[in-house]
Amino acid sequence: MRIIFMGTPDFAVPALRALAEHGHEIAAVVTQPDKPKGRGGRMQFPPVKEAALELGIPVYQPAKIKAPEVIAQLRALQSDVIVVAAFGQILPKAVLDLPPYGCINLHASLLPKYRGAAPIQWAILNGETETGITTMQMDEGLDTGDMLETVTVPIEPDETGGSLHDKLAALGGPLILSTLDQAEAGTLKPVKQDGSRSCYAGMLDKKLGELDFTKPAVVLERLVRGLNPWPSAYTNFHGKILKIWQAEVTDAYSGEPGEIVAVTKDRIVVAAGEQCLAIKELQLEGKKRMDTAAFLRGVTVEKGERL
RNA sequence: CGCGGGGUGGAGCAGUCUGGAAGCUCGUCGGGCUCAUAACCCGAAGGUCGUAGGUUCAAAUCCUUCCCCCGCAA
Repeated sequence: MRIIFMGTPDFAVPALRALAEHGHEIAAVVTQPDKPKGRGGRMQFPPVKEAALELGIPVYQPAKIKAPEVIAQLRALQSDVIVVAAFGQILPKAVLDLPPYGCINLHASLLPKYRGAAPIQWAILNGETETGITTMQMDEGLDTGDMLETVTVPIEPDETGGSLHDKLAALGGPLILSTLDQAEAGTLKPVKQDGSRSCYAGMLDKKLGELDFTKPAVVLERLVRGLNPWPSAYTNFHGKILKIWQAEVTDAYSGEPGEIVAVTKDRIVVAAGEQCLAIKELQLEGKKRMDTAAFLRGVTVEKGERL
């Protein structure tokens, strides 16, 4: 099919590559404008743009997809379908109605749960045991369109936001190919979303990662996993930000929330609202990420200190 | 030129302000103790102190160049 692909971050790249490799004609890639990123604030291309350039596909980066001239450009491209994966802008009806096959979105959750911006991480934060990816026929709502196909993935006990993201992204390619094939063959069976079972997965922000030790250790541990590698769970230590990269729940000690109740060779154990959180891998502001054993070689941590 | 921290034996750090013999906690190797051990004791190896230049009798330490890593902000 002749496709316009809309997407921005890493998550969308495997889908784009899959489409390109399987003989679909990608008329254009639409992605978010370049933004200053990283130290020094240098401009950086969105991952999808990088991939598109590599594949020799024309790239459009409209600030507003709903601008009339942008819509005119899209119309002129005469695509059969628009494939959307984590694009980052809401498509207006004028765009949704443009191609014969409409707009098909690849979303990283088992809809109707976790509509919105950060479905992968929220599934972990909420302690789900499984999640997945869904293709859907887009409508004017936010991830409310009819579901087309689904792939389910278990969430492992040590799953991180990063590992789950990579798994789901990798599955995106095959799924979108399958959905397009079926769309062409007319064998899709759209399923309406049960709105009563829906929930939203809002954008992640840094504040979300601040560990509140009055909460149960189980919740904190999920936060550590779900927000790894970004934006990461953190607390404070000696006035500096201390990121927690890996931790586990333990019952072996007790104390006031936030109190360090034990320091072993390779663990710093902190009391939480329920149970304790044993820190296994961490990173002090300005320093590299390291396991707790290495950290303890250079820094003295006393039992009884607070985080 | 967005703000800031840092590059010291294999790991993590101290020492830098107030130049003057390379240190700490581990790890490694050898030996000892022990029923045994991630415990303890004794001993050893291992470092161009990121790079290049400058100041000095003398530079990890002061000045300048460049490279690299990281936190914040965006």
